[in-house]
Amino acid sequence: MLSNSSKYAIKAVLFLAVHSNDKEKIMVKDIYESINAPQAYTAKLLQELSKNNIVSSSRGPKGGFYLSEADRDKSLMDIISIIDGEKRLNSCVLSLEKCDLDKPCPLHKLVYPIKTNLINALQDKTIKDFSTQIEQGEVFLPF
Amino acid sequence: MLSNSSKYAIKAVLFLAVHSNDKEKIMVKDIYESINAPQAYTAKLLQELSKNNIVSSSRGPKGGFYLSEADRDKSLMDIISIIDGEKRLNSCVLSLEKCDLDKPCPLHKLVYPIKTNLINALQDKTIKDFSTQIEQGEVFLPF
DNA sequence: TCAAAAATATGATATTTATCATATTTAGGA
DNA sequence: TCCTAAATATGATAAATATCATATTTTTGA
Repeated sequence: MLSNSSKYAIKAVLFLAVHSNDKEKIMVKDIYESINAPQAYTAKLLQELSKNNIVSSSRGPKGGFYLSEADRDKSLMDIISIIDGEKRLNSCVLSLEKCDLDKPCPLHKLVYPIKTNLINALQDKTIKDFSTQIEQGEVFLPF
Repeated sequence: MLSNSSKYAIKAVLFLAVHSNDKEKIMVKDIYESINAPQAYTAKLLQELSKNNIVSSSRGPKGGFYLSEADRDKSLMDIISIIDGEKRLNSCVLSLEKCDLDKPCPLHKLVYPIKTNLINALQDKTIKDFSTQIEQGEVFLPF
């Protein structure tokens, strides 16, 4: 459904949502250990997220990654789009170029509504929403 | 969402559903051309499906692949399970071992119902159902 | 009973995705 | 200003998927 990369990226962002802010930055070392992801891979993903303004970062001593207030308004779909690309979730289940309501592939009617549902769900909730849920003990982090 | 292999496999099966029966077998050559898939790859997938009783086959001249009546009661989920494995659609979105209602990961509540919905949809409809829809012009084949 | 036509079995190659390694740049503090 | 701690940039390696190639087996029909 999601690539490994997206999964790690989401975990990293949610971890930052709970544990970081403008004042408390976190270095990759602490991040990859907490989300059980490989070191260098995590670094690369965070750099990509940073370049695309999903997370914030600062270099040098006392530097690290963190989420600004603005970052917290992003959605999971923003992360997935950057890491996996729009199309992964968005295109025809059978990868047909020409598949729409006019000329639906055999799976279209069945799958399209569900996929739309999923994409909307991933788009609607913000990172802030998730950290609230985590803080209230409705859902759990330890990855 | 689905692997390339599953997509080809589904296309091949639906093609057979419409164009084959006990009396009219179709050889890989005609199948891969019709579904726009690579030759040897298609052959390999059909062999796998055949070994798992999703499609039927017979060797030698006049041989080929076809769907028996029994084959037509299979679901898309049967195909996907064999080609991609149960887990691809069935496990936690973030690939966590321990993620359930008791200790849901942050995406669980959001994604689980949708995923269940998808799996059910893929399980409920039979190949026969799809060929009916195709024959009635509700959905379209040319892949 | 033999030749040819088909699937089957097996293994090799290529591409993509995941992972690792390291040199470079930036920023903080002594 | 210089050392050190961090991210950044870049590229190499490994593993998984996708793709290709071919020898073997089975079956039909002459």
